[in-house]
Amino acid sequence: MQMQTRTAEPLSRPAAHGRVASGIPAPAIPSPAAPVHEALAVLEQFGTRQAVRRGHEFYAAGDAARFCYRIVSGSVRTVGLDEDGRRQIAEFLLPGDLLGFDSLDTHHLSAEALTDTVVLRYPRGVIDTLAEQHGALALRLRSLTMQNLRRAHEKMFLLGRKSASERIASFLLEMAARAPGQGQGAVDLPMPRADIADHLGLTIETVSRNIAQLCRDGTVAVTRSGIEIRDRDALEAFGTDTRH
Amino acid sequence: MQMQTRTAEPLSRPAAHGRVASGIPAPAIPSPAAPVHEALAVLEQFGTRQAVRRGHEFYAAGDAARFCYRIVSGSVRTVGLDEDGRRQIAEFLLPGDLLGFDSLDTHHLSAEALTDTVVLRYPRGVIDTLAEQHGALALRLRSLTMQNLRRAHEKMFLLGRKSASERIASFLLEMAARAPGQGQGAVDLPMPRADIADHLGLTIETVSRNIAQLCRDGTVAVTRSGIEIRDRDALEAFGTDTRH
DNA sequence: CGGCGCGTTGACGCTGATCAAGTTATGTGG
DNA sequence: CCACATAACTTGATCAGCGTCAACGCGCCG
Repeated sequence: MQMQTRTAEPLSRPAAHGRVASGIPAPAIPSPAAPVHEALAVLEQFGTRQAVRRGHEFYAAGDAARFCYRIVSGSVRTVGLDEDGRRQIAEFLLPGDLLGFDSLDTHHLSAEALTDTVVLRYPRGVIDTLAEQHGALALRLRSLTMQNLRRAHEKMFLLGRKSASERIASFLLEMAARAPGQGQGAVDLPMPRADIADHLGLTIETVSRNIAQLCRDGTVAVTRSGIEIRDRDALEAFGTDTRH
Repeated sequence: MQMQTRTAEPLSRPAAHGRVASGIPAPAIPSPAAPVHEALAVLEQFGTRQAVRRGHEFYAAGDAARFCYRIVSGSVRTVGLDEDGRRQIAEFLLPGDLLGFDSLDTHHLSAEALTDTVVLRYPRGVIDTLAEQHGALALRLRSLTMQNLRRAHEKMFLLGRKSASERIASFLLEMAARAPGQGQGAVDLPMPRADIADHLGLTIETVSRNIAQLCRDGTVAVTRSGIEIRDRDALEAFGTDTRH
C-alpha cells in the first residue's frame, strides 16, 4: 500500500496502481550539474522541478509524449514490456542524463524511477517551437538522438554477440565510466539484479553468478548498493580470455 | 580479382580491397518510387545518382559522414565489426529506404551493397544547411532518427529476449511487410544466410535449420533468392507455441 | 517474531553453438 | 560447352553455456 503525497499534479504514478505525484513549479533554475551543451541552455528557463518516488513512473508506454526531462538527482530505467511479460530495459539514466527526447508523438517505452528522483521537466511544445526557430538547438537535438542510436547499436552488438561474462563486464565498466568518481573505485548500482538481467538479456541467476565469480577473483568487491572495482584490467578481460 | 570500372569518383569500394566506383552525376530527378515525406522533397534536387556493385561499400566505419543516400534499387546492409571478427548487422535497406542519416560527424557502421545497387546521394553540408533554414525538414530528420531508434529498441528486445525460432519468424515477417508485394506471397531475401545470422545474433546453421523446419511444416517455401509465405498465421505463431 | 523482497548457490536439462561432412548454386577458365 | 573451383546452403553429431527449478540466507518493516 502506497501513501499519497499531498501535492497537486498527477504526473508520476506508481508502476501498476494509482497515481502519486510531487510536482513543485520552480522558475529559471540554472544548470545545477552536468556538462550539457550550450545550445540546450535556452531550455533551462522553461524547466519545472519535479520529484518522483522510487518505483513510480514518469510516463508509460503509449502515453502522449508531452514532456521531456533532465535528471537532477536519482536514477531512472526505461522499460519495454512484452505481452508475455518479458521485459527489456533499454537504458539506465543517471543525474545529468536526458529523458524522453526520443519520442515525438508517443512514448514506446515507460520510464520508472529506480530511486527517489528529482528532474527538470520541459514541455514538448516549447521544445519543438524553440527548435523550429533556433537552428542550433534543432541540430543539437538531432545529434542527441543520434548518440542514443549509436548506443543502441552497441547494445545490439552486446545482446547479439557477447557472452554472459562479457555483458556483465561491459555493463560494470559502462556504469563505472558514467559514475561521478571516475576510474578505479566505488560504482553505485541503484538497480536490482533483475533490472540488470533484463538490461543484458540474461537471468538474475546468471548475473549473480558472474558477479560472484568476479568477487572470488578479486576483480571487484560487492558493496552495499553497488560494487567497487579492484582490478580494472581484469574486468576488461573478463569473458574474453577467462574461458570459464 | 576485381575489375575496375572506368568511372571517376572513388566513392564506393570493395569491402576489403581497393576502390571501385561508378558515379554518374544527374540533376534534379523526381522521386522515382517510395512514399517519402514531402518535407524531404526539397532534398531531391540535390541528389546525385550513384551505382555501387554487389559487395562494395558506400562508406566504412570511421569514415567522415560526407553523404546521405536514398536507395533507388538494390539492397544494402549496415555492418558493425568487432576486433575479434564478430559481426553485427544493424539493418538491411531496401529501395525507398534512407541511409546514412544517422551520423552527424563519423559513420560508426559500414554500409555495403548486398546486390548491385543504385542510390541517390546527398551531400551532408547541403542537408544541414537546408535543415537549419527549413524547420519542417529539421523536424522530419529528427523524427526519422527517432524511428530508427525505435526500431533499434525492438531489435534489442529481439536479441535479448526472443528464441531462435521467434527471431527467424520476426525477421521473415518484417521482410514480408517491407516487400513491394504485400501480404501472402513471395519475399525476396537478397542477403546470404550468414548476414541473416549476424543480424539475428545466431549462427548460419541455426538459421538454416529453422527455415528448414518452417519448410517441413509447410509454413513457407524456399525459392531461388527468397521464400514464399504459405501460412502467415503459422509463421506468426512459430516459436511462441511450437515448443520444439 | 514472521513475512517479504532481494540475493546467492546448487543441480539439472535444453537451446543453440561448434565441429564436421556433404550437397547444391555460382562463376571462371579451358 | 564442360571441368573445375569456390561460395552458399544443408544436415548430422556432439557439447557447453546459460536458463530453469529449487532451496536457502539475509536484511527490512510491520
